Amino acid sequence: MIQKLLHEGVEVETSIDGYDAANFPEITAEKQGHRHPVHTVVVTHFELARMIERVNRRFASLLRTEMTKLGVEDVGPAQAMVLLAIGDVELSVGELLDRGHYVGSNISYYLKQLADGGYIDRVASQRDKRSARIRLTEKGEQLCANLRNAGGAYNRVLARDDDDLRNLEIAFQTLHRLELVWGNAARYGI
Amino acid sequence: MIQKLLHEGVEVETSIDGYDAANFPEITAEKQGHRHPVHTVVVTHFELARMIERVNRRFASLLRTEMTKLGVEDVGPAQAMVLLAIGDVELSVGELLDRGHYVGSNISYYLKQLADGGYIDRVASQRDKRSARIRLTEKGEQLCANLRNAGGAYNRVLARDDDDLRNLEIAFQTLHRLELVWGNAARYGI
DNA sequence: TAACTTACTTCAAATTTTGAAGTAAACTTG
DNA sequence: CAAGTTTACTTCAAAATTTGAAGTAAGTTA
Repeated sequence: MIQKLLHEGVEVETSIDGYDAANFPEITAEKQGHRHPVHTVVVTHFELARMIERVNRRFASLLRTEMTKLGVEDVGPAQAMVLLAIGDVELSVGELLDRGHYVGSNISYYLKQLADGGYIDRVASQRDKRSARIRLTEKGEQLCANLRNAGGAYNRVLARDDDDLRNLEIAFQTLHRLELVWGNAARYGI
Repeated sequence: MIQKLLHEGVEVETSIDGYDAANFPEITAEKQGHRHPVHTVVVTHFELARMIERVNRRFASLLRTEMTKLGVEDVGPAQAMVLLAIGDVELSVGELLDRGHYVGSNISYYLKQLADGGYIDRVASQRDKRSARIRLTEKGEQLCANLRNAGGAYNRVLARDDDDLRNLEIAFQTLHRLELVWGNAARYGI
């Protein structure tokens, strides 16, 4: 078996050239529950990035489908993500920016559409009249509730047992770490 | 402590309402190396989806920055991802579609730009003249190599020890699972 | 109170994605 | 083998998303 080490290759048994790793579905199935996988594979940040891109695409189209089913025509997946990001709290545009690492003008644009569609309310804060306070309207909450409801099925499939839960959590934390590393790098250089 | 159970909430100690989970950086730091985290948090697929969206955004802007540094002006982050997806093998457009769950017309569009920019070569397959064979040119390989090179620093930061590697791998596999679940759902309904 | 900063909005342009329609080659079937 | 079908991909226009520069109004500071 050819062992082609990557720059940062460590602990390689079944090696990959940086691209084929995406095609190892059997690992996913076989490894459930293992702590020390027999075939350790090096995952580079590019592979993760490509995976993240794919998964993101999938989720967006899932959202679109779900919304079509619900008969919602005036909200795209991106706006739906904004609604989900708002959730059931009242917050300012700035807080929302932090929640999703959005760009200001982008959120402004979406908020305008969502406000026009009646999904959110914006009220100027009394304290600071520059700051807009955002919250979901009844309609917006209903849409989120419907999405959440539809999402229940996925959660049941994804989180079948303790092991799944643990893995989901590790995935979440690891992504958070990627977020920090990539985010800081973007600001300060690595 | 208020315990607000989610639809699919299981094994909750420190509960969250589906939104605040994104703001637990201390967990990431504290848990490195723990197998059975003390504060188990339920991660729903929406939270993961939002995290994925954010991380994806971050990576795209990182790519953009990296490319600007390299002085590459005619390739956006999306096209760069396509180049990375092609890698060092020769493949057909169809295979490329599978690699990234792209939409055909989209890839066609990017391949045209990349071919115009001299980053890829397309040759019609002899076997099947409908099928285009794609591969990176010297220039394309150079760009990928540069990106990979720049990526080395991130890999070193992200994969410091065995625990990191394990977590990255679990994240990768879990994302792959999300990919399958969300993808199948999109095609066949859950 | 003048200058600066913050919080957000607007608008135009660029980029990315979608969807419908088209083309040519390969396959299938009567 | 001719006609119809499917596959593999391309093209084009329109829509959706994202960016970036410039603007506005309110708060802050010197």
